[in-house]
Amino acid sequence: MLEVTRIRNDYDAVIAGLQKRNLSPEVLQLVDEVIAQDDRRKQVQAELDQLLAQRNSLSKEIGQLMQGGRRDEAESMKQSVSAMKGSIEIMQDQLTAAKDRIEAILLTLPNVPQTIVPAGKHAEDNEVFRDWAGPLPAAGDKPLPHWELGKKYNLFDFELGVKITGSGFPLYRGKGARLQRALIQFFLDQAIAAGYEEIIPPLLVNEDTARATGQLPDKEGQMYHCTADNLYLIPTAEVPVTNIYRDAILQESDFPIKLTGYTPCFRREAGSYGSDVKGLNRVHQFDKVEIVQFQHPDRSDEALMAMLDHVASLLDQLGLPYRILRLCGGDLGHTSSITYDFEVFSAAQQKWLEVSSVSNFETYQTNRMRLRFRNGDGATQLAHSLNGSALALARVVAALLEFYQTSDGIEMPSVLIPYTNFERIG
RNA sequence: GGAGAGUUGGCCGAGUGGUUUAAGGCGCACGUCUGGAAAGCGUGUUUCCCAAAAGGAUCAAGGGUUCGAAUCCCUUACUCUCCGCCA
Repeated sequence: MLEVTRIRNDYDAVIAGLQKRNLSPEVLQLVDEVIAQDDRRKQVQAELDQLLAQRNSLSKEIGQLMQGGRRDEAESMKQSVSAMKGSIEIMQDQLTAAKDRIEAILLTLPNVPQTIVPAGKHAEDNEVFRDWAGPLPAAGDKPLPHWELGKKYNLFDFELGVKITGSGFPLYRGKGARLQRALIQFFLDQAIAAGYEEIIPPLLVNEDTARATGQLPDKEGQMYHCTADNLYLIPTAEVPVTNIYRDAILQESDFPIKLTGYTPCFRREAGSYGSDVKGLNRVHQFDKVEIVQFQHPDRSDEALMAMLDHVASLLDQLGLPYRILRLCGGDLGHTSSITYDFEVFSAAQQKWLEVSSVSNFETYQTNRMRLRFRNGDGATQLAHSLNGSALALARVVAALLEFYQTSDGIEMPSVLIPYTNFERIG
């Protein structure tokens, strides 16, 4: 969440940034309410502290009187302290009310987009940051969509997924399963080579964890919830991996912290329909290798670019056509200050599929998580957090199968062969 | 799942209602000493709120009792031991 001090000190920039998100005037007015509520909070806090100080010193005197055996004086003093109770309680309630209101507003307010984020309402307003320079496969050139290839070569089975669980839970088999595992291993090895530490996190998280990275309360309906134990199935490894550093104070020398993790991801995707959910385009369970960084605020921009290069190199090595978009304010996620999406070209469907989203959250997540570091002055300061998919499997598999199909099989890109242990499917 | 014991600062650890303003130790930082270092000695060292001295909050979390709670009561979470179940 945003820091109140930033809203105060950088008011104009915060408003200007939030305006790029295409927010309603009502939401923008909440920024002013935060300041008003915070003024109120400070005032009430000061008055309450004074009362508490008074009570503390009187109570101490009572203790001394009691020990000195002057019980009558102690008794009358007790009564006067008791009389303060009512006002202390009222002030405490007011303080809690102000704090709760500030918290509620801050949860509503999204991150402030960076200055280079374009304004815009929808996905169409996203800026093409790096386009695919080469030619794209023409329509009909690669005729079969991945779901038909999957059926033809017995790589995955949606009907069995439905039988076992329900729609959106694909079952992979044979070379389909092996390709999946090969890609995971390849992506992890690449991340490790780039200096990331591998993590295998829990796949179920508690409420505190889901709140810290921002899934709660805003995206409650997107997660599978195990109510008996009040745990949530993770929608991305970002959630458990980022929370490793919840409520911590780092040294500057600890930076950069670079973590990677493979996990299955579970998303309810309520409200999705149509061609978007065909085949592997959008499923409830998919595999993903995530990269996460914690950085010094001065170096998070360059860290983001390095993450971009890392993801790009994965797609380059796989030989798939892709482009990079810089998301516009309206399409930017709630917690992000800037996001680049990677879209890989689906040759048979003739459309772009999102396979990675790389973001700098600056202090938005770390403020909620209380992840700080000790700066040169010895003071604590919020760290920056970043993450990205490297990569999301299901759609990469879809694009890969379609792109490398021939009339009688599917060729594996050479970089994958040491991992798959087969050169072609079919 | 059942029974019992626990949770105190970066770490260890004392603390059963009032000089606890959380003892003592380790670690760390600075100073002193030294040719330099170690040892010794001295000072400092949770985090958060407030512009800040002062002040306030903070002993797993939340609630309660009390003039006053690390300390007593209730609820929850977690850890350990034993029993049960189990890959």
